[in-house]
Amino acid sequence: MLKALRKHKQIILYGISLALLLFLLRWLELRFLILNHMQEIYGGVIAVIFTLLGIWLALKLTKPKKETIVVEKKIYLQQEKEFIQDEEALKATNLSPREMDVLELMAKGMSNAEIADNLFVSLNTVKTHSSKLYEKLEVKRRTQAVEKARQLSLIA
Amino acid sequence: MLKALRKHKQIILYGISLALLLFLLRWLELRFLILNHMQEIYGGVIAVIFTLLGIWLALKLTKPKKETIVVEKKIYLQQEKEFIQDEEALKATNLSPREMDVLELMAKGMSNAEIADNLFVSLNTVKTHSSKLYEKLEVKRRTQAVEKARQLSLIA
DNA sequence: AAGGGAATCACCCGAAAGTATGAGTGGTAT
DNA sequence: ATACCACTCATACTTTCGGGTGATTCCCTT
Repeated sequence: MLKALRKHKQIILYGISLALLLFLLRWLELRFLILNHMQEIYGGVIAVIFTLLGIWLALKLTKPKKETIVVEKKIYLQQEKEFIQDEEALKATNLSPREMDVLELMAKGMSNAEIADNLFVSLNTVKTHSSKLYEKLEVKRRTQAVEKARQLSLIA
Repeated sequence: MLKALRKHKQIILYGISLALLLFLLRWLELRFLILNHMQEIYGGVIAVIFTLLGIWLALKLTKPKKETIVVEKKIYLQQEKEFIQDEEALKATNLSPREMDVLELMAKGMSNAEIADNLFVSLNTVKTHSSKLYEKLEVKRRTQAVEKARQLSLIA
């Protein structure tokens, strides 16, 4: 009972206020009945009052309108980075495919002879390639070449 | 002019509808003047109608509440994650401090002579250390040593 | 058709790297 | 004390690397 009463408090209050207002107006009517244009004033006053009441009720009882604004929040997290070869850096170094082959095997710690075997070319060829790639990478030794290639993300 | 008119369209329409309603009610009043309780009915009708009008207005005119929803957007970035030396691996390899020194400089691409200068020891000493560390890492060449050390997280 | 770059290979030479062996010193653990 | 290990250095020798030069073939562009 009480619960329902509380639940419909708004409606009950509304009813009461309505009754009171009517009573008030009735009283006012009695006092100013002499006036000719009472009807219009009466109607206008009621209209204004109840319009305001309606607005107030609407604002009170309706759920606020929601407008969702999606804001993207960046979360920086480090990825288990699978190696991504830096294509741009590769172009910049101007290394030929064959030179890259040699460089990769070099990075695995292979000797020139081993690289030669692996690529099915002569030892001299490997030497030529390695010399060229040292120039292009602007280094003097294979260890430096590997180090630099790693920095440039040319190799893993 | 037109702009202002359009801007206040709601208000103008409201005014017109109010006037029309009053007119209608006035007409009704004339027709049912005979009835005793006309005033109450009249007031009630106006109250209800204008309450509804108020509610409608309120709903129409209220601006929606803005609600920001933060959406997390993942951004993967390959970060130079700070190197953590694997202490255990180091112990396992049984590398002496001096050998580690040599290994580190080796990884930077330095020649034995440069390493010797850097550590203030003779070239022969560097050779000795490097030979020893090759044994301990079970490799044959410096490039392999660097590669293996990197795998074991001994060096960055 | 000519030029240029990439890939292949060869030869030579010197430098660097790596192997083998030995040896002296200083600190530490048994 | 003495045995062990890390560190140091040396000499001698072998292997690998890297530079320099030149040549040939193939392919692509002009």
